Amino acid sequence: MSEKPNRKTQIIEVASKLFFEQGYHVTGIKQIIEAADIAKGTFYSHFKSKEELGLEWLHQTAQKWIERKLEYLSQFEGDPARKLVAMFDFQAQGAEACRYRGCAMLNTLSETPDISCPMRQAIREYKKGGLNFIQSLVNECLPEASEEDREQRAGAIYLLFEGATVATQSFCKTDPIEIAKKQVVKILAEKA
Amino acid sequence: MSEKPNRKTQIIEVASKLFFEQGYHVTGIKQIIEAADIAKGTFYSHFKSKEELGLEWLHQTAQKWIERKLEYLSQFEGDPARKLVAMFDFQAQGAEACRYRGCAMLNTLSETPDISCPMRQAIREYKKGGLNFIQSLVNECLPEASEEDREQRAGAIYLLFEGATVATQSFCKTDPIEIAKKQVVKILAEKA
Amino acid sequence: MSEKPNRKTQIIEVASKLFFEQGYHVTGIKQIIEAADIAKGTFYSHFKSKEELGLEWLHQTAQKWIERKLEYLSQFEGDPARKLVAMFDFQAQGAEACRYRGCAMLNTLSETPDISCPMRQAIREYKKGGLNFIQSLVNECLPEASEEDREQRAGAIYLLFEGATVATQSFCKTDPIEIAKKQVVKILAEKA
Amino acid sequence: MSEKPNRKTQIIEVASKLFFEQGYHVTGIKQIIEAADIAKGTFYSHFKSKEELGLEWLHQTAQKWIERKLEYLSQFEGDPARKLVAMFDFQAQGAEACRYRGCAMLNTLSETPDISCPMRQAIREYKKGGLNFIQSLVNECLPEASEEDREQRAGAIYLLFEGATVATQSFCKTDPIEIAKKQVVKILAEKA
DNA sequence: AATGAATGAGCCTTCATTCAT
DNA sequence: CATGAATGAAGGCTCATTCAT
Repeated sequence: MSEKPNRKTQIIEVASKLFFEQGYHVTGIKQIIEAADIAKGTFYSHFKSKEELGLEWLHQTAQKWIERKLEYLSQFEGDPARKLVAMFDFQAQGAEACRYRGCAMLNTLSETPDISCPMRQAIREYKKGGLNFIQSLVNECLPEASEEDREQRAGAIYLLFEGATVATQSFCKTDPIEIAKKQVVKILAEKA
Repeated sequence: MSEKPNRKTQIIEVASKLFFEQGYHVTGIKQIIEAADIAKGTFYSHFKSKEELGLEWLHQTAQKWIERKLEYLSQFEGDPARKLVAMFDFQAQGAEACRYRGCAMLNTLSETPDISCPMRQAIREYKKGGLNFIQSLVNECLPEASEEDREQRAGAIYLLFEGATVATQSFCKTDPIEIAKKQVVKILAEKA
Repeated sequence: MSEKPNRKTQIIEVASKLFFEQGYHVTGIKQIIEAADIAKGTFYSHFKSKEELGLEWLHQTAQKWIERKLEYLSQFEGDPARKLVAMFDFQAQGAEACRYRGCAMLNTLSETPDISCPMRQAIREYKKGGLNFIQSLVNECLPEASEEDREQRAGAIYLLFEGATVATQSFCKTDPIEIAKKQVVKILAEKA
Repeated sequence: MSEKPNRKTQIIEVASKLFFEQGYHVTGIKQIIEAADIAKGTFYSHFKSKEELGLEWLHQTAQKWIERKLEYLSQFEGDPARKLVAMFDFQAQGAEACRYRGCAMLNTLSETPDISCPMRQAIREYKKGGLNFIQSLVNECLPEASEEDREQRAGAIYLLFEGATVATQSFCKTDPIEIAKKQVVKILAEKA
């Protein structure tokens, strides 16, 4: 029942912005506490390490994006094919909104070479969820297709999505998303 | 045309390994000079800043990968469609070899939020070259297709490639590359 | 006469272990409260400062060791010379039990340069008591000897005891205690 | 041939003073660099860690005290018994000069519970040397005595020395040294 | 070219203590 | 009594860069 948007939440919000905009490693605790206007000790009474904050950030970011995506797609309830295409519109909006900073998850993936660290696991989990989501929509679209076929299509759509994310970030324009979107339409229209 | 594998080259080689394996920001000058067994001043007599080294690294990495790719694909000379598919085999090899550390360019893209900094430009340039390369192969494959169609196909293949890169890195397995490869075959087989 | 082994007692017990094993300065309040499983505020409701706890620790440690020593020596009731020798057996037992961590008092002496701080006074008091104890045993042993002579013997035995403590700690073996013990026998056997 | 009392030497000198007067753990790098009037980075270009400095300090302190002791005792060349007694005069001088701060080695012993850390090893080495020195003097004094007897006497003298060190520190007066000195005379006069 | 000492802001984290609840 | 958030100085250490040699 706690209503108060407590200090911890505030720290995470401040850090989220900085981590995303600047990168995880390049953002120091000092900058975070100054932006949050708290003392250093206060930070460490809420998080036992920078990594714990990073993890929290990834978890909350994941949840936030999933919610936003679902909300955006809710306007196409009952039309899974339309949803699959709409995902790319949603992506384009986000890309421009953040001025081509890309995906927090993929960016952090790049910053964490240790494949078994907690942050990597969180990223993997999130991405697996994204793939599963696409898979379920594809399954809805093509209930008659073979599982193998559906996995190929879902996989390809997922890759187009990821590709569009990084290409948009690379080129600072949303053209790749348009390409991806068109391709998704084709993929869904393919004959078995 | 300089023959002597001079100090500068050696520094770049050492730094390349560290930048790629660990990340750009996380790798310090101290670590580089220790690995290269040179003094700090020596480093700065060759590079005026860490960023200059980073830039050089990106340039050389770009060149190296382009050469390797071309060499790998040379076995399929005269068969552009085969080449397009083979690019993914080449990718799979690299992914495993570097233990899923991904693409140096995309990783560095994540670490450089400033979209107009020199390193970002180098990355953009490299990626543009990659897309162009695919485009020219697609053009060879489908000389009769419309330009618009060829751009869509090349673009999609490019996005599948990028998507496969980051998905492979995310999941630490090459399955996504297989998916991408199969999709490329389909794309090239599509009717106009 | 308080019966309940209250919170305060528990804190002191936990702190005693840590202070002794690790050292006074190196042991933080955080570690103590975590080991005691209490909140920070709880700690400060029982002790107004770390130093107060340190003082309490020294007092209780003093009392504990005095009690243990007396209990150990009680088996030789009526034989003061035997007691003086037995003190070194008692010392050897303790040295091995704490894996050559030495004497809490002397260790803390080293950590408190300010010769007039309360903790130093507590240590001084304890050590004075130790010397007095030896003196009284020596007096019992040699009632006929001059006071000067008895003081010299007691003092020497005391120094041998302290020396054996730190030498045992230095070398991580109890050999010095054996040397000291033999010397004590000689000292008690000396002719006036 | 380097004459310049370089920065490193200066840092060690400053740190030696602080480590001895205040204790090793309680003395921070910040205090050292401020006292030495250098930048933090400068410190770390000379020492790779605080522990390395601590080790250097112990080594140099050991050497310094050995030299001073030998020099002091050189006035009694040819009279080993006199030397053994003079050691305690030397000790008394030192004790007063440092205002009963005790022995840097024993103090640091108290601060380093880890019996296998480098600093502990340095302390052990130094103390072993001290004992050996006494042993050789005793051997000179009593060439006819059995080895066992000489070891007992040397050991006892060593323990009296250590005991006098810590007792003087405990009580802030040199009386214990007088006691020890008298006892040494007795020990050397004992019949086999 | 090459050296490595020097800089000082910054890194992440812990310190002992206070205080409102 | 008990809680744990808040403080900010300090902990040991690294950063990229400069510069005199």
